[in-house]
Amino acid sequence: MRKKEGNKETAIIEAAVRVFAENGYHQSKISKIAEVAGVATGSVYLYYKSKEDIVLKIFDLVWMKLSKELQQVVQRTDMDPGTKLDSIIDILFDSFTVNPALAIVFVNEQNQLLQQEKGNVVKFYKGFLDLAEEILREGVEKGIFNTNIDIRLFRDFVTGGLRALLHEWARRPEEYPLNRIRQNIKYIAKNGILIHHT
Amino acid sequence: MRKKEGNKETAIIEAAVRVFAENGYHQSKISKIAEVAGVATGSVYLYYKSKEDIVLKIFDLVWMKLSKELQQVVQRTDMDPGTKLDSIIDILFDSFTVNPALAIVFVNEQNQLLQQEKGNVVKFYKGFLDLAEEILREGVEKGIFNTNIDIRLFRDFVTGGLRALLHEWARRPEEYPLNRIRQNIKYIAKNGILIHHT
DNA sequence: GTCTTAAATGATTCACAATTCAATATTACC
DNA sequence: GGTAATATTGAATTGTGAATCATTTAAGAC
Repeated sequence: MRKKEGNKETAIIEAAVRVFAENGYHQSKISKIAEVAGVATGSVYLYYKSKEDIVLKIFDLVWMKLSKELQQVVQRTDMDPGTKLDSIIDILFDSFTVNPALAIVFVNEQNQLLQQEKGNVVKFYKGFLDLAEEILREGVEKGIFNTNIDIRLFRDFVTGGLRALLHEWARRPEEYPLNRIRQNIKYIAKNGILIHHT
Repeated sequence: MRKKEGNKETAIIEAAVRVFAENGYHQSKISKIAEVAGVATGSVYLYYKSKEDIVLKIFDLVWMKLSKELQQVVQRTDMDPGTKLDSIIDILFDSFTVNPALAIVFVNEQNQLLQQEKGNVVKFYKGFLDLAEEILREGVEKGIFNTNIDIRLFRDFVTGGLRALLHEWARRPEEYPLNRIRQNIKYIAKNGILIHHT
């Protein structure tokens, strides 16, 4: 019997990330993914049952890793909510630092998948939102966060801002140093743009 | 000779907005748009030369209106930068209040169009970003806005947050009253979540 | 009422790319 | 080095839905 050589399963996923990032899901052809992966078109179907299956796999991998790390942060009792907020931002950026193309796919295709309720994306995303909400609620209870602000709304706003910056960074990683982005987001989310005279 | 009856050109655009909002651009069939517009499939092609032509027309209409209104705000000399920031937010939300479906299409499909550089979307969007940047710069110069914050970054962050909230609102207009959203965004962008003891 | 001309129709055509599968190559084991 | 079992290939198939166009409908002119 013959053994599978190399790791085509992984090669295909990595190729797909690159191709999806460059052209978007719908404009990406399986034949192109196969070419980039160094594999015949038909071989893609030995590992994945459809094109959709590939994106879903990509999102599963990303979210699996993210949710595990995020879980650990929320549960810590030695961190104040402000620091937890910072940690979430760090986790997100760290996850994508090694692979900007993955960030682009993540940001660009997630809405489609959420809308179509395909795979586990909805479940994972809701989990993430709940977790963020929990941290914010904790901050309000401890009297650190502003009670005038609607928690859900703040959460959605910051999440949206994060996505946008992740995207910008991923498109031109050299131009926007990641550390500057992190620092700024953390500051803006907490203090806004106005100068506060204390 | 026969005259065009009703206004099928508009009916098709409006149908397309509804169908795109519900299913996303790629999942939307011309035949469905035609059905919703109360028109035969072939008739769509009397008014638009392709499916893509329809989305581009939708974005042209939206951006044309937006950019005109936004221009007027920036040019005013009787408004401080903080108020101008508020006005931008108002203009965006007001534009979509009457038509949540349009907001959904706007938020969901814009990235695709930007990436493919189709139509005028890139031009309009860049114009919008420049304009926002101008206001922020003005605020910094006048000593109202925080100099520690990277202007571009703040602009992208807030833009992303706005998009996210616009989307959330459009999906369930009853649940999130628009006025609450506006108030909160304005406050958050300026003050962040932390309580500031003055 | 008939004629001319443009508008409208929707079944048919066509293009594209996802998926399949018969043929071929590779490996392990004897 | 022969054979069985499995992996790989890429040309052929297939499904889908965008776009076309021969035909029908109807408005306005006379």
